[in-house]
Amino acid sequence: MIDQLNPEQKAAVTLPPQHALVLAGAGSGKTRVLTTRMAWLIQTGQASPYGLLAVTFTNKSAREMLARLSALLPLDTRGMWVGTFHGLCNRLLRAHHRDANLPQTFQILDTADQLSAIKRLIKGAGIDDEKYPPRDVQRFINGAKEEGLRPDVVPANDPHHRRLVEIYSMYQAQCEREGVVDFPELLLRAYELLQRNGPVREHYQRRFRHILVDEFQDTNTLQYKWLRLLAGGGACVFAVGDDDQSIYAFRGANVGNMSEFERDYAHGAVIRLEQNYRSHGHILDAANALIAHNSARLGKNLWTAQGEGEPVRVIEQPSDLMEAQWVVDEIKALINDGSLRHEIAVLYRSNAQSRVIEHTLFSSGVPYKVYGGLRFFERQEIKHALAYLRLMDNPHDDTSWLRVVNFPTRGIGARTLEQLADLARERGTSLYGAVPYMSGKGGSNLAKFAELIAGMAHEAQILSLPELIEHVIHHSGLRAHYQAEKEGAERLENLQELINAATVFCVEENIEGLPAGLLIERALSTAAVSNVSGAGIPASQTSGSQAFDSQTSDSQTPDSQELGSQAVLGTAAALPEVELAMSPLAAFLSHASLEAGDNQAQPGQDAVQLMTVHAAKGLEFDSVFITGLEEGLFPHENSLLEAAGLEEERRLMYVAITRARERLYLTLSQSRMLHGQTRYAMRSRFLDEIPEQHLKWLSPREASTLPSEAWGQANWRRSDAYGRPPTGGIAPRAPRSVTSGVTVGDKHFRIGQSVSHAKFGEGIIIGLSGAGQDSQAQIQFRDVGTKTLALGVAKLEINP
DNA sequence: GTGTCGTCCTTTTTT
DNA sequence: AGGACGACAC
Repeated sequence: MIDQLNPEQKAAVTLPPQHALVLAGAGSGKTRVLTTRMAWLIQTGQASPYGLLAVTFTNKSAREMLARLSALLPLDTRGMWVGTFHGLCNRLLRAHHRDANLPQTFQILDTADQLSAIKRLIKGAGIDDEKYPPRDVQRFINGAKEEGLRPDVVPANDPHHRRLVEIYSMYQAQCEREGVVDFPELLLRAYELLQRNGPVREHYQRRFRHILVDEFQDTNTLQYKWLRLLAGGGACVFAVGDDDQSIYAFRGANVGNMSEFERDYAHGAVIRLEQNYRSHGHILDAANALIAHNSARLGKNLWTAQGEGEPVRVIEQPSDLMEAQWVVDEIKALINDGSLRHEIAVLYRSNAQSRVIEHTLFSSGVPYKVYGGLRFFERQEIKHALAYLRLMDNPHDDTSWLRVVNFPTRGIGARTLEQLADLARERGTSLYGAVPYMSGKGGSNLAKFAELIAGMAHEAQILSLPELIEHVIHHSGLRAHYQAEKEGAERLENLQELINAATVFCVEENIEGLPAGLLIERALSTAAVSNVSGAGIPASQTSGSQAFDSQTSDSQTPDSQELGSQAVLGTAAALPEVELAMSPLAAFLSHASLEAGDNQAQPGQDAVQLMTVHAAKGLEFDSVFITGLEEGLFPHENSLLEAAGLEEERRLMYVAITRARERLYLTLSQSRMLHGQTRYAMRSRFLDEIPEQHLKWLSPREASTLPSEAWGQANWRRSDAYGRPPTGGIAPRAPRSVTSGVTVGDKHFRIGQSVSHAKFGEGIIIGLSGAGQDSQAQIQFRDVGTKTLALGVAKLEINP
């Protein structure tokens, strides 16, 4: 198992029980080390499979971890706590829903559901949505939750923030009332459960002796606190990550957690995995040189035993169209030479860039696949069907209610729903709860809808999950609706696919044929706890006051799939713990929320792979094209506002480069259609941060890069136009000519042009967009920073 | 209740 | 440019 590991990998895998931070560079065998560590702990008897907790960010990597683990050891991985942060927290909350003060059937709002819940709240409370845009409110609430902050402790020092906190508080009350939980709430609730409930906390602290974390650099503050709490009983934390690949700060990830770890888990080991098994020398050296420009690093230098390989190709084209055409021509040549299509990836910084590449690939007849679109469970028709299913489980879920109460249309208009909402507010009930108080035609239509839901809920006690979904699609009228619609064929197919997904789900969960609404309890042995610590906690304590409804207790077929764990551990006196007490329907709904469907690239498809750089993280390809290497695009202009932004962009570029095994192409364009305007930009500073010896320019350099060789490479690399050294930040560098520009009146403006402004003084044009009177220029002034000026308005002098 | 027109926005994204 | 969403009219 460990024979094929290099010394550092082996050291990490066989570390004695203690905390460890593994700094695993790109392509250094990170996942392999993590899974082998788990297998080694189990095989050497240091841990039982049920005494391990392994946590990741995506379902895909959780699945991969389990798959690799079962390949290493003959092991029944079911019942093991390996999953995403959200998945594991969901599991925890289901098992202890009473202690967590949640209804048994609590449902999970995905990002879109949450947004619509917030919109509804804002409308209902008469809050000005201009002043408090739902998106901002959502960001505020989630940001607070991800810091572990409830409304009563969120700092708010101005009226605007105090109002936001109020809205947060109202939103929270609404979620409680409706029995729904958003994504960050899953984590926060689970954290609070462990924090406040001593028996539950101690139970899990004793149980999990080893906690393994993947992609540790992506953890947010709350996840870090959650891990610390869980490890508080003396568990060993094995955290694997790469600070250089931290690219999710914008959604709350805190790279600082890595240095925090070194402080909080003192005496832990720090192991660096620096041998890269993926990329050829030039590619790796380019990545190393680039990332060396970042200041806040834990430090790491990747090396490879493979040869230098090919230099990195760089090409500049006059337009984005020609850039795309060049990429496609090169792809065709690669395929001609025997490359596999799915071993070729085209990466870009932002999704908007994919269009022109897609178009060009399409015209050339090259099969391709774009990643990052709408996912299966996010499709309109699927969300509609799921809303019906949710209502069966919990008719008080107003979000789902409003989604389908009039879809397909059944004569329930806005007016009626307003009345219903008023009644519900007066009586403090859900919309469903207010239906009996409605009168008139609207009222009877609503009553019919309520009956429809109740009837479906009744069927749930009889039909299996796939049968139930079939029933719902038919009796809700969804099928008829989409059959009548011109473009409905694909939606009908997706609905059919939903039934298939449910069938597969039931097989995987071993609940085929059971009524969808039947509550199933599964006991999971707590033997792992007793085994290690010698002391378990009585189930009556751990599962708190969970006296399950009488209908659920006796009438069940006890699920015995976990019995195997007892055999493995040889402990007969296992204390039963309620692992899950939910129906196939509820389980499927959780599954749908937590796993919205595959969006990530899968190998094996014979198509060129198109995706953003973010989406490419964790993947690798023989040949990689990184496109749009222009200032303002990559690094993205929005990132330049904060100092940390540029470093994150650089890490992003680092991730992009290290995706390539054998061939790497960097492409850029002098002009680009963006937001309906032609924009001109300078080449990305990242190109200048890669040493010349690793690059091979395919376009004539004089066309783009240097006004003349007289500047001298060393010269412009070391100083900007004003002779200041490039100290990072956004200092301009030497101007260089481009073939095109913008003409306004009698003046022609080009990138790199030196200009003077009466008020701002002397500056250099670093970006141009638009044409004629409407065009704008980004100008880096010597004294007052970067400004964007309308060329038709600003009086600019062109300096000689 | 449905269709059409205007307005707005546009970095990256998992759960 | 292009898509998404909301307001307004039939």
